[in-house]
Amino acid sequence: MTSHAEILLSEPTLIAPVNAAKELFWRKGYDETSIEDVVCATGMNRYALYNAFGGKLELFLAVLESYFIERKNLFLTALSDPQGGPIAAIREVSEYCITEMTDRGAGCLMCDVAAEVGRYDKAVSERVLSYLEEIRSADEMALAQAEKCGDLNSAISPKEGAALLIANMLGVGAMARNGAGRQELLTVFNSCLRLLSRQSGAQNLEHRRRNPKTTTVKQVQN
Amino acid sequence: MTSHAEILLSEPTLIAPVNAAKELFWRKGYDETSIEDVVCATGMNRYALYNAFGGKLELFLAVLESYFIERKNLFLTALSDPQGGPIAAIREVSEYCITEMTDRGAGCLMCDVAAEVGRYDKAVSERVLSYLEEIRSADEMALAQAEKCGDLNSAISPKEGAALLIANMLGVGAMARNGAGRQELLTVFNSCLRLLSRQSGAQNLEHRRRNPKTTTVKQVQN
DNA sequence: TCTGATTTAGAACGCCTATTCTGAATGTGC
DNA sequence: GCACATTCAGAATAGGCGTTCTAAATCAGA
Repeated sequence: MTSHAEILLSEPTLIAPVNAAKELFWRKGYDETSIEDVVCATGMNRYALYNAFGGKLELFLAVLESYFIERKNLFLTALSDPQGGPIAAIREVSEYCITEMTDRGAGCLMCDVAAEVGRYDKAVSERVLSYLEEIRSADEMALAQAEKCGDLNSAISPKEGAALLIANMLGVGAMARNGAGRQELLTVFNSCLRLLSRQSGAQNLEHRRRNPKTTTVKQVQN
Repeated sequence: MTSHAEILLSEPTLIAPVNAAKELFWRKGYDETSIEDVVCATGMNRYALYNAFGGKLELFLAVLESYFIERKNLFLTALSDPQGGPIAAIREVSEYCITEMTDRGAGCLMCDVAAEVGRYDKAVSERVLSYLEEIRSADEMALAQAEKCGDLNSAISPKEGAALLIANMLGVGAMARNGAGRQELLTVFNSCLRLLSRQSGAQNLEHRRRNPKTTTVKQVQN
């Protein structure tokens, strides 16, 4: 069951245009990105663009699928064979995502921009939920590994923890879209990960010692 | 320093129109809500509408300010004098917000719809961040109370915990916008609150006993 | 180089929406 | 009841956008 979007993505010459369009949609949103913008950014002829994709919506669907595949690969490769342990792998992947967000002053393309399109097209929001479920499931497997190693907070199951991580990431995205800084987002994410990790007095003390009065460490941004 | 929007809100005859417009913007977003929609929903004359507010953007700013005031009151009254303790107050307020979201299939008006407008108008996104900071600060005070009672997980400070709650709520909103169900959202929120609460073996055992294999409780929605 | 197909750039079209305009309807003070 | 201001409904305007059309330019093959 390969979708129209997936067929488009198998065409090598379309990879660059899709990536350029992705960048636009991600930064500006769906409505605010005009075909004119896409024509300029891709360098592709308007006529050729319509020939290749069909229209703006179909182009966005291709972009979405491409983003999804990319993101899925990122998560699966990092989480399936984590050298530094599953928690470290989650941190690594998530911090990468946060960087992507703050670089663009945007949230998650899949969730935020797609939610815009989901108003027209129910299939899009269903696709988004299935994507979230896949990522959540990958997180869950990582947390299950962590549980085996005794690295997971026993107050929570891998399944719940994974859902919490997803929500946290989406929340961080919403903050990014409204202009929150990288350091603030990292602090939020790290709090979440800390609570998910096995609680120990030593660990807590360690954290409190490093962050007296828990003021945020000021750091030069970008 | 009273803004134009605040002056508008002090006019009693404009309260109903603002609320009707709020409902529209919340459910449909800014771009997708036309002035025609507003005219129909408010029953207000188009000419009168422009006379009263100035234009679509100004109308939205008034809606935003109204939402902000409402939400702030909700949080401040619930959290400033919590009968069942601060954690319970946070739960109550948050579950109310989740209901608002799922009723509309939307997230947070302030963050999600305003982020759309924030692309045109930098002042809007700054307003959003200041709103988030006010709510976060209210949460922080509640968590500080909880800390005094020994109800806060010692691994986290009230400040960090408050930021985490905000991000969690925004994430839950993003899920709601994409069609996630009420029960799923409540589960995510409750996981977050559980981790924020003081950890005790008894408490964890209690949770695990109630939720064997931590399957989500199926419940009729809406 | 010539011919026929393909690709290009950009004009043209049709639709939608925010905003303004206009003449009719309604209200107000006397 | 009358003069006048206000309010109304809906038409008109202006601009933007996705999409399609067209005539010129380019390319491919012999």
